[in-house]
Amino acid sequence: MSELDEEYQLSYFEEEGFTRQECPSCGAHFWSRVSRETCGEPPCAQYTFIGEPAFEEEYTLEEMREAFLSFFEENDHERIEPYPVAANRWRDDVLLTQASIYDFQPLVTSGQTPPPANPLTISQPCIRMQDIDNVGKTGRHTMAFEMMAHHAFNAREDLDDPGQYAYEGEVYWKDGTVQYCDEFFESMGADVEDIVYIEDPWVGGGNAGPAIEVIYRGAELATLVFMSMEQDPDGEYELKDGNRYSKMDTYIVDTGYGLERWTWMSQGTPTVYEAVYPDMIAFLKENAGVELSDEDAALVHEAAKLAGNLDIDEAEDMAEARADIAAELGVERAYLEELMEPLETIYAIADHCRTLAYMLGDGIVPSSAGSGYLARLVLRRTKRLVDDVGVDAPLDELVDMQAERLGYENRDTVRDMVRTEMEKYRETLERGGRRVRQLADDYAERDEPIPLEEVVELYDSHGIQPDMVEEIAAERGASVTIPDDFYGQVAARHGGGDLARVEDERDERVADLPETETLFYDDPDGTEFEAVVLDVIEREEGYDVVLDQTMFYPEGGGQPADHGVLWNDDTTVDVTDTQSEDGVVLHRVADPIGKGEFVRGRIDTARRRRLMAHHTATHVIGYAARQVLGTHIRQAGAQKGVDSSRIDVQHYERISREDVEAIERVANRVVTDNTSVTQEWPDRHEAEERYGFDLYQGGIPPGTNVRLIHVGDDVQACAGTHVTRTGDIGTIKILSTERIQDGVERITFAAGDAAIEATQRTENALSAAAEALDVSAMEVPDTAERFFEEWKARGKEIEELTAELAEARAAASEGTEVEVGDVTAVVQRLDGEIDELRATAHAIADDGKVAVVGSGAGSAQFVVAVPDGVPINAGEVVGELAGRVGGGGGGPADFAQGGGPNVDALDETLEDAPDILERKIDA
RNA sequence: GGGCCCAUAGCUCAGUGGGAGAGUGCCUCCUUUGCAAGGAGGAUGCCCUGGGUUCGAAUCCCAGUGGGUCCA
Repeated sequence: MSELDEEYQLSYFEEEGFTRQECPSCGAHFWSRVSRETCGEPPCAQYTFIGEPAFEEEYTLEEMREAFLSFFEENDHERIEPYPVAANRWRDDVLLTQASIYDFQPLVTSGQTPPPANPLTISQPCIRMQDIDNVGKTGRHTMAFEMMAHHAFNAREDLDDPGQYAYEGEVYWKDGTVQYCDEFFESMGADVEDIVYIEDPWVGGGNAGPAIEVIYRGAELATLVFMSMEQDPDGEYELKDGNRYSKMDTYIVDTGYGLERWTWMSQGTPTVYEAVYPDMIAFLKENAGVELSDEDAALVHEAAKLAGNLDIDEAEDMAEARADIAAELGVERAYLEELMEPLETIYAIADHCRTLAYMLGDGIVPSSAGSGYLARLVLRRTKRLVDDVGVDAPLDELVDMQAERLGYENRDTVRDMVRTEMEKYRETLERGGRRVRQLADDYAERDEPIPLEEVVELYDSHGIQPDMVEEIAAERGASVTIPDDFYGQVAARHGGGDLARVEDERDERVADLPETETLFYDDPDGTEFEAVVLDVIEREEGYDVVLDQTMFYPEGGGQPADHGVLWNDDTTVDVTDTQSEDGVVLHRVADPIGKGEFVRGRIDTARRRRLMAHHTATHVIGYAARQVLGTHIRQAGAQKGVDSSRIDVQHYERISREDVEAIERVANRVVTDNTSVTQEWPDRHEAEERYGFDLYQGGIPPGTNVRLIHVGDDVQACAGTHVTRTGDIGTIKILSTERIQDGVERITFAAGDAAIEATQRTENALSAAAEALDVSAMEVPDTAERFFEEWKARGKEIEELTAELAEARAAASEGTEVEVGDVTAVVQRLDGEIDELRATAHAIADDGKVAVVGSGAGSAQFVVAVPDGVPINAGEVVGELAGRVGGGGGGPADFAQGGGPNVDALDETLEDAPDILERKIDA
């Protein structure tokens, strides 16, 4: 008996006549109104609704969603609008929304923030990438789905301080939850005797609790989770993950009803896909020319009932499971596969397009990092599927079909992003193809197999799928073996991820101090204030002064700390940094100031004013970029400064010069409009409802209320300090844009005085360039271009002249001719550039003579050239010559160069050259 | 957020410290001609930028810029 068994002894079960039974097949415990052979869930049982809809009526996706939400509305739940699928818009620990409860983590579930309503109901779009391999094959898995849910947030009533959590008391718990579930089934006209509640305790993300899987006609239609425990080494419960857990003060009803499954159940189509997006399936089938005879269609229909067993996680061997199905139907496995595969691909395409519509529609920009990478992954996978099955419609149109159905308004941007991505992918494939062909040819020629190392490199660094390598290798007659654990080997190459966790030491002295009252919000222009010194903490360098209240803004939200001074009758100290620790503001100074005394403080207003201008300007630039580039523009990071600031935004292509100018125009229009910049502290859910999650451009603040900054039409949650009117910014100038990673552009800009200074710097540089060229500033580009062209032409000319001169010199025989063995050698000093020496040596060698040319220009340098057929190694000669001037040298046997720093020894060395040549003649 | 790869002729790319190359395209001529093609010759280059090591850097090291790719 697991420790949680008693948790399932519900009075509702008892009243309704449920009995607890054990599945002889899988051993699970379940509750049912009637006595059953098995738990009813595949693989213990089959689907029994295919071709036999199991509710009273058939529902479309939209109708089913509405039926669910209105049922719970009628039962005192408030309907909540769904959140984006990009979960990183309101929390930073996950990328995608995978369940409705994600909407309320971590602040609501921990009790810090109240839920938007209690109890509530929602239908939340979700994306689960981990199911990607199952999509299409099992008939029931989708990557994108809507999780319909009802949630209730409860807090224990026997707490000493019930007010410590943002909600109090119990709304409903396990009995209420199961009863609602039962009643919703009834409202659908389901046969309640067929409902099975399987005990399946849930553990995840540091929380745990009893949970129930709800099975009907072979399909899991809902999960009821009772989140009530947290991980605790001293906890009284030991759960299936081996960790110990204890009860929490809060306990939360977390349910999930798969909208797609419910719709499917109501229609009884062979697969969930046909129930959810029949139009798109029909379109894809026709486009790809997939048509089935009645006989084959019937076969597929039968296979669908059995396909519940196909789950790549569970069915150990995909092929084996397939074979089982084929055997049961009395056909060849190959025949069934040939029949199923195009259909499975089409199902996957429809699902993937819906996934992409959600992701891109919710503003995820494809990139090489973060959720953008996931979008790219899905996009490329979908493209491969589309090509495999022979659908010839452009992918952006397919995604748009889903985006239209889902009601997105930014469809043009979505299509744009898909097209841009497809173009990039096409280039990657082309580049990759060339690379693999070349590699395959190399190895084919050497008659060696392509080593795995190369294949891993191709995948890891160039994005080339191993099957593409196999294909091309076969074409080119090269052999290659891809091991089954290929991706494991790639992972191994990346090494183990050792997370070096930084222990943040809690400062005991700060922990005991009260939060500092901040004056800068109410009085953003304030500069001086009085305060009491609560504590002075000695640090390794200097001291941290803690006051009861302060005008100093501590570093945070990308805004640097205020500087300034603190003083009293005895002493004045400079504040060089300001930080906040748990709401306690620390003023860093070099010398201590009396604890318990009054002090006066004054911030460095010039610095603060510049920071405020830059902070407000950051909001304005973000707003302007959104106007110019599209609604998907979202801040990916920002840093304010005194002389310039930067904002990183998500965008799918480089920002052009024209875009920069347009953004500057829009931004400066906001400045000249001189509208007031206002703040408010509304309830966070109210704020989210009114303005959406685009509020959280700069991160997600905690708390029941959030501080909003309005700049013209722009609204953001922000804790920084701002100017009071946009005109106070003065002016905004974009200094540069750069791509910090694929899909993220950094805009660096300056505001106010800093903008003027930055412009002056640029103009100074330009005017210096103009002066050097002796032309006006406007003529600099043309002149520079002309000079550059002329400079190149002259280089070429000089090269030619050098060669000519060298030939002439060689002909004039300016050097000393000596006989070495039976050849003539020319030893010559010529103080010129290395190019000239080389040309001369070549000219002499072309005459059939050995050349030893030395230069004393700068350092001592030698070039030795030996004509064909003369048994002297030029490299060795140069080595010896260069050694005598304190350096080294070398090169091929017929032509070598070298040198050293000792110019004084040059002449002497050249005099010895004939002897050296003599010695170097090979016997 | 982290890792890896790449930057040389218009294009695609060789080039492991010492004379900057190939294929293709381009120009001229020849042959042939219905077209395609064939032959000979020629021009192509801040070898991404800056710094360092070295007598000497396209090549090695560092930084930057631009691009690609994989993973969480």
